[in-house]
Amino acid sequence: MANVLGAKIKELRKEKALTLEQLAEKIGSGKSYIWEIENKGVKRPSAEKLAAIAKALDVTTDYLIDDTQTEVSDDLEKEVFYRKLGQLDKGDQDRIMDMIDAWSKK
Amino acid sequence: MANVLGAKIKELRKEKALTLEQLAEKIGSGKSYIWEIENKGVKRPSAEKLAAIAKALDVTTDYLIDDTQTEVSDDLEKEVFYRKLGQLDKGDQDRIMDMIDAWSKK
DNA sequence: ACAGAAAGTTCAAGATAGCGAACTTATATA
DNA sequence: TATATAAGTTCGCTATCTTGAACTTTCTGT
Repeated sequence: MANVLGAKIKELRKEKALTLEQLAEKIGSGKSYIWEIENKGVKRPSAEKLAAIAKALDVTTDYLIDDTQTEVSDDLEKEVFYRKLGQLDKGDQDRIMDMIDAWSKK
Repeated sequence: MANVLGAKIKELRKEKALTLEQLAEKIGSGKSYIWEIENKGVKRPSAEKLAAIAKALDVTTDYLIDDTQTEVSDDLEKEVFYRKLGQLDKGDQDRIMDMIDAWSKK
């Protein structure tokens, strides 16, 4: 019973204290589906769903898929960080970068 | 512009001068499937397949999935961001993260 | 121009994803 | 304890994935 993907999702969901229904709502799916991924194990979940789950749980899709990677590393956190920054509009991105520059000179 | 995913894959495949069959072989699928993704557009390809394709084409799965992202992000930019971020103490890093979270909601 | 090979295209069919709705089990509150 | 509400579980059904094999088009060398 090697459902690494399901175990990861369940662990991350619990960490964030989300119910099946709450996570399902965030990603636009039924809670039954989340349950099946976590417990029964879905063989080939769609990239769309998995990407949505990854986003909701603050990890990358590639992290979820890779069975050899079982811990959220520093690099992964930065990756997620960077991805989120990229989703902001240019003005906000600049403001963030300015802030980082300012704070790093203390 | 309907099939962004397919366009990205086709472009990356051509860049690397791979035939349908060569890419298919790399990821363990039929060439017909690659063709359908590129041209006909598969609505919800599996994360497994897409991750394999991403790996073969040297991009992330998340990049392939995200329709708003149409350029492969520059490693140098990422490098600079990581370095600057790393200079902040944990508290400041969290503060930046909260800000990004807040601003990405709209 | 022609033959043969390589690349690309089509499609039928079996397998799986993912949903809704009903159901069971846990938790809280009185 | 009893009841209500939330959380988790089961399952049938349709849409979609993904394949293999046959087919068509484009290339390559002579």
